[in-house]
This record gives sequence, structure tokens and C-alpha cells, in this order.
Amino acid sequence: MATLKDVARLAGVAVSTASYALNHSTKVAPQTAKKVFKAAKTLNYQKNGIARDLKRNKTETILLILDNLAGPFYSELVRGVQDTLQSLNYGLIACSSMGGITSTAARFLAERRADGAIILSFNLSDQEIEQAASKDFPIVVLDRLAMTHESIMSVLVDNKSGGYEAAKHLIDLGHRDIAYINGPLDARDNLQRRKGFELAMKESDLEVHPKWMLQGGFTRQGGYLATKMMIMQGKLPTAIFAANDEMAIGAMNALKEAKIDVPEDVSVVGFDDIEMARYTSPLLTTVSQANYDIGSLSAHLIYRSITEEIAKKDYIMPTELIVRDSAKRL
Amino acid sequence: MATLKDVARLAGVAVSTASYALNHSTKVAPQTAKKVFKAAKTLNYQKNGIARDLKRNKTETILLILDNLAGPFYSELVRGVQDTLQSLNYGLIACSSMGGITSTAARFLAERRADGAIILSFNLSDQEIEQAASKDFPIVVLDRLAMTHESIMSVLVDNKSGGYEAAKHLIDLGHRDIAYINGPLDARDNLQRRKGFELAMKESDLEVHPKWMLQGGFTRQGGYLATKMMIMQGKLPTAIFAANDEMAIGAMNALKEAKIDVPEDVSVVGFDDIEMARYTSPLLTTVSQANYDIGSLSAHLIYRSITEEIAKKDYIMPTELIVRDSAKRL
DNA sequence: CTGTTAGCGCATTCAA
DNA sequence: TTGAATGCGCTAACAG
Repeated sequence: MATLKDVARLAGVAVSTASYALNHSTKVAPQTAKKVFKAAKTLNYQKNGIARDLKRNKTETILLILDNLAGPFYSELVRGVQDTLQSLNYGLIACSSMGGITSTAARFLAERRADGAIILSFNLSDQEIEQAASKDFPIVVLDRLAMTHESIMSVLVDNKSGGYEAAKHLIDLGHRDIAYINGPLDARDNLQRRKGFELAMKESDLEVHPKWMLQGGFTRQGGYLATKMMIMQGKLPTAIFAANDEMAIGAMNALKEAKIDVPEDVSVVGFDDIEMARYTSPLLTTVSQANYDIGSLSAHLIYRSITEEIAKKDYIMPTELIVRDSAKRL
Repeated sequence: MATLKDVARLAGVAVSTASYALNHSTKVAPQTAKKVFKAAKTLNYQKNGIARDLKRNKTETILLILDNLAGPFYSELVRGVQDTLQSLNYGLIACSSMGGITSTAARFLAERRADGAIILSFNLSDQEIEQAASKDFPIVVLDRLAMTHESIMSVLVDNKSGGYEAAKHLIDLGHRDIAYINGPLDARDNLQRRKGFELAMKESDLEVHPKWMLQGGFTRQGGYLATKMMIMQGKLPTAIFAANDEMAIGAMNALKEAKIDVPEDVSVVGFDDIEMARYTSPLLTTVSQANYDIGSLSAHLIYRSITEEIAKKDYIMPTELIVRDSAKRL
């Protein structure tokens, strides 16, 4: 690998001059610059980014930490981060926190191989995150309880209000018997959504029947099985609220298989507004969380924290009920 | 940020001693080591990974380049890479090549911010890739024509043979009228799969009817529409071979909607063996490409290229027909 | 076992 | 406008 020194030597100039030239500094004479560029080309010179980073003490790239690079994750969110950083001329690298302390994420975090991080991961402890954060290494955590650290900002979705809206919608449509399909019971988003659901029910003096409080683990298969089980047990609710769209789709499949029409016989509402929700039949009524915006906001927050002094602030993003065809008036 | 020097000073030892201690070198006395660790702890010292990389001239991380971090990509493949590198104690970072020359991928490639790369991306030119490759920066390209460069290895799927097997399966089941749903016409994998399909047809002296040569763009929606159109035109084939599972699922949906039973009335075969293929009803017969293995192999290849001298070699991975329930004897 | 020292490749200050 | 020299933070060879 040719280094700057080699280029300088071949061009017959000093290293500094070569550096200036290659960085398009105006203070080097066009003549000289040309010589340098020619030398660089013949040597096939590529600047060593690592050395540059060390010297400049910044990398101009942001780290995105996910539980698992192999998904599933919210692709819209990643897209928001990606687009935004690109427009800001910052790089984005993603890595997984799988493997805990030995994971690439932990390493990159501890060793500061980026200028900041966006964390959408649950297998990293608050402590590890706090350890890494500092004024010149800001962190944005997503879907995680806010932290008090000065350099850690949090943006999360108003899951509770989303759950509330979805339930309210069903209640307003005249439904009284509503089943809820849970995601993993230790998932914060599931719990929050359920809280919203329960609040709406309570406000209307409606009971949540224990046998209609199902488990679906956030997977399509889980929603399918939970619904199937409910069907086999006989008495059905008039509506099902699944804590995410995948489970809602599973539920619809189970219903369809049992010749139970959606929404004629049973209404179904999901949560997330995944792409697929626009392709199911009937089209899925669901709650949308502006994931793209969340990603974009996070990227902006990180960027601003790096480039200017901004006051720490946490954000709660609103949700929106998307009324389609899978829930109808009773 | 405290540096090694600070730690050394506080501990009252030389920088080198501090370095040795923190790297668990055996040649430092337990006493001294303890002092160093204490100093490090009180200063909240974190080693600067960039400085370390520069000095050691290696990063122990591999770069995975994707067209778009926000998917879609083969998650099994990524999982294979991820697991393998983790077991080899190498880090993995992923980045996108979107944005061409200004993309993070291009930057990281040119500036050698990793020890090697696995490229699963089509918006990077052969030239850019060749530019970056070298003996100490090996590259594995996936699903891309092999390149002659000494340090670029290629692993690709035997799409043609997979297409052949799928078609052969349908023919062996007695089907004569078989439709083919294409992916994007400029996608190499689609073309190869089609070639295999056409070969099988030809071998059995069967015609590929032009009106049964459909376009589905590799999306579920595309498969759905193509099939819908075919249904509306009247005469149906007895079998449909979709160039990927997404389209096959779309096709099954269209068929189902039109009350055409799969596989009673029409057989359907897909390609990829995505997870969903195990949840459709009927279960989807398809062609599996061992994506996990491909990822794992790629990671091993990169690793070995870095750690030992290995001869360049290109790999073609076999496919396997997975017979499930969506295709039956005519 | 510990300390001194010399770079890794680059950006940048200071002097010419 | 150019060059010489310094140092980013770390590792490792070498000397003691």
C-alpha cells in the first residue's frame, strides 16, 4: 500500500504539500497539485482512513446497533437513518450486539470507532451504554426507557396511546368482546400497547376476559396459533386486537381457514403498519408508528449533538390509527 | 477521554507497561498490573480502537456491503456470516452501497477500514471492487460473476440447476403446461433460473408458451398481479413456476381468491425457500439455496485469506428441491 | 519484569 | 506557496 510519503517522494514535494494537494487545499499551486495527483495515480494511492481518523479525532460515521443484523428490524426506521445521514454526508455502519460484551457493537462502542451511535437493541445494558456515552460520543436510544445521562437522548413511540386508539376504535364500532394478542410479555412495546388497550376498555366499563388475553410472541405463527386455539375453544370475541401486524395477519389466516369472515364475523386490528398490511385481504386496519421519521429524527439528533451544543431532550413520537378494511361496525 | 499515557502516569509506570498490563500480557507483575487496572478504572479509561488499528495495521473486522441496509436481503445469509465471524472472533459491520461513490461502502472500501469485505451488492462496479482488493484486503463477492483478480473470490448459487430441478419436478409430475413468472429481467439470478427452466422444458420437448412467460419483479404483489392477469385471460396452465417464493406466494393468493385450488387445480413451485414457505397453505414446494452456508463459507474464505495464504477459488453452491404440498401429480 | 523509544499514516502548525 | 517537524494513541522491539 502506497502511503502519502511515497506519493510525496515520487512527486518531489513534501508530505504536507502532498496532503494539502490531495485534500484540495487552495494554497497549493496548480502545477504542484497536478504533479501530486499524477504521482498518486501511478502509485494507486488510497488514503488510509484509520490514520486520518486518528489524526482528526473523528470518523464522520455513525454506528447503528441492532440486536441482530440478520433481522428482523424495522426497515423503515433504518431507511430514515440511512437517508438522513447520507444527506448530511455522514457514513453509517450497522452492527449487531449479539454476543454481549464480545459483540462487535460492544467493541465499537467501547473503543469509539464512530462519532456517535443509535441503539435499537435490548441486549445491551443501560450501564454499557452509559459507559460509552460522552459529550463527544452522543447516543440515541430507541424504544428504551429514557436515561438521565447528559449525552444519551431517547426517542420512543407512544405505544400506550396507540394501543388506546386502536381499542377505542373497536369500541366505537360497537365491539364489546375484544381479544388481545400479546407479544412477548417482557417486551416493553407490547406492555405499553396493552396498557393503552386496557385503559380504553376500562374507560368504557368493559371487561377484558382472561381467556381472550392471548400470547402470540409477535410472530405470524404465534398469532395464528393463538387464534386457532380460541376458535377451537368455541366462543369467539367480535374483535381481535393484535399487538403487532404479523400476529394480526396470523390471526386473519386462522380465521380464514375456519371460514370465519373478516371483518363480517370478527374484526381485526394490528399495530405497526408494516408494508404487508397494505396487501392483506381485507386490508389491515392498524396503528402506524412513523418509523421513517423516528430514524430520521435520531440521525438528526446525533448529528446536531456532534456538530453543535444542544440540550439533551427525549422524544415521544405519536402514533396514528390507519383505518382500512379489517374492522367494521358490529 | 483518558489515554494510556494518563493511566500510566497515574499508576506510576511506563506507557508500555500499562499497555502490556491492559492487554493481559503475562510479563507484567501481578502487583503492577493491579495498579494499572485501578488507575484505568478511576480514569474510566477506554482504549482508542482507532489508534490500535493504526498501529497494528489490522482491524479484525470484516465489512459486509449490501445494496441497502434497510433490506430486503437474505437474512439467513447474513446470519451465516455473523455467526461464523463471531466464532472466529472477528467483528462484522454492515454498510450500504447506496449513493455510489459517496456511499459509506465506497469510502470504507477505498480507505480500508476493515480487513476484508463480503459484497452482496449490485450498485458497485467491478472496477471499484477490483480497485479495493489486494492481498491484504481480500474480497468475496456473492451472486456476481467471478472476477479474475487474485484477491477476489466469488461464491454464487447454481441458479440454473435449481431452475432445472424445479421444472423437472413439475414435468415428472405430469405437467405440460407450465407458466414461468420472472423476476426483474436484468437480474442474473432470474435469468439463470429461467435458463434452467427452459432447459428442462426443452429436454422434454415441451414448449414454453409466450403468454405464460410472466413478469413479477420478484415481489409478492408482482406474482399476484401476473397470476391474476393470467386468470382473467381464461386458459390456465396446470403449473406455475415462480422465480422466487415471494412471487409464488402472490400467485397462490391470486389463485385462492379466484377459488382455484392449489395444488388440486394448479401446482405452484417457488425458489429460495424463505421462512414463510413453511407457513403458507398449502406448504410451498420450492428450491432452497443454502443461504446460511453461503454466508458461512464467505466468512471462512475471507478469514482464511487474511490469516493464511490460500489459493483463489470460486464456488458454486448447489441448490436443493424442497418438496412440500403446493405441487402434485397431474 | 519494566522503561525507553520508535514508528503506524496522516493533518496541521510554524517557519521559511 | 512549500517544507520540516510535531503528535494523534497505541503497540512492540529492544535494552536494561
